[in-house]
Amino acid sequence: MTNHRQAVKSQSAAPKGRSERILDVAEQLAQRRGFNGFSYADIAEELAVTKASLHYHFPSKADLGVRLIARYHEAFTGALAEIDATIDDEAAKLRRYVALYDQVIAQDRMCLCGMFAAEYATLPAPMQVELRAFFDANETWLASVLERGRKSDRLTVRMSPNAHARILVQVLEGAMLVARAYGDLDRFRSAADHALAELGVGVKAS
Amino acid sequence: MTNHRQAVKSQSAAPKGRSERILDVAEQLAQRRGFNGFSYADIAEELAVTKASLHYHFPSKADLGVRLIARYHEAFTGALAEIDATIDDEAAKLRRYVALYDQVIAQDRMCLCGMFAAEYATLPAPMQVELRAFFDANETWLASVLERGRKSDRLTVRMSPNAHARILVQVLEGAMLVARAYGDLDRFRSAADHALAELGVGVKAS
DNA sequence: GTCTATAGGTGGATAGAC
DNA sequence: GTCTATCCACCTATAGAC
Repeated sequence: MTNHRQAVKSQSAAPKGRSERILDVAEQLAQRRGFNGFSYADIAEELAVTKASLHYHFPSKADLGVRLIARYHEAFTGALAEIDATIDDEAAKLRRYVALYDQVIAQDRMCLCGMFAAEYATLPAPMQVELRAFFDANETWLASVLERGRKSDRLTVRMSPNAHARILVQVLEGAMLVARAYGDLDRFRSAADHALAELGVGVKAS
Repeated sequence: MTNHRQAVKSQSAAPKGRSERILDVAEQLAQRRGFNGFSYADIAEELAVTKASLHYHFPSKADLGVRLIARYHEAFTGALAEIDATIDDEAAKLRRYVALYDQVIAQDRMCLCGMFAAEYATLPAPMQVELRAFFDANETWLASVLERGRKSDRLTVRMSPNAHARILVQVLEGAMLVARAYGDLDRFRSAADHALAELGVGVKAS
């Protein structure tokens, strides 16, 4: 019951901390313009603060980048846990998984980690490590869903769950990447639907 | 027979012009680091010239970027024409098409246009136009191969050739994107093989 | 065509007052 | 925690000599 997360003076529910606000803005910029496509000045302007105050929260841009990926990863993990907690059917789980990507592109954003993957060679090493951890976690979750779906005969998985999981991530990332250049959400959806159909997952029913 | 492409004084075959050399270096940098991840200084250092001399050939970076995409597009068009001129079988054509991507990632590069697609929102408008033209051309060529393959029963194309062509491009781009973050060529290959298998294209024989 | 020199701007980052 | 002020490296781009 007792919730003293950090502040006594704030009375409203879950008042986001300064750092979270900064991450929110940075995340949006990073997903739309890439890590090399935004600056502290961009964030500062949006939040109406100075660059110096941003450096107080995130001393270097590498720090900011690492936190960005870690938070994105945590949010994704949370969403996957939510799926696991509320859905049993594997086909439905996959539809929900794809819906996570759909929500991202619907906001005219690229997957944060897909974006960073493009810039991989220019990223600080700590960011590269976090980035792979994100993809690893996605592939692991998907592989386990595919495996259970196959055992229960609710999915048609023709290759190894692990290999197919990797392909799924690649398809979804690539679909977002190209769809965004056309500003065409449907390009993403038809690729995603196709990838699901291949596994015996229909668009609507289980 | 007569070949007076530009120079009288050069006796060796096809001596690349200064501009082409610049584009070669810029292309490599762009494919590895992205358009926002390299500078005139990087090119100048590699070619041991000054930045100012680069601006003589490409006044602005937007000019350079447009020429980069246009040349890449032309090279791709040439490769596709070569495929059409030497191969009849549609399955074999698709394998050759995938091999084009394979050669790119084998050099530790991302597809130039896949890379630029990630940075789309930050690109000068003329580059955005050229970028879409590249993808359009790819999709058109693929759609025609798929269509003929279906008519001749050499390919298994379950949806519209156009829709499937788009998906193919997305899969290949996404496969490169993620594979590069792992420095793992096989991640690209298994996704590509999977996409081909779905069309009834085996790994080796026709 | 390539150079030197430099303009004019923006990048990430720090010191120190408040 | 946020500010002002500033540093310095780097960026794209231009002027003008050779």
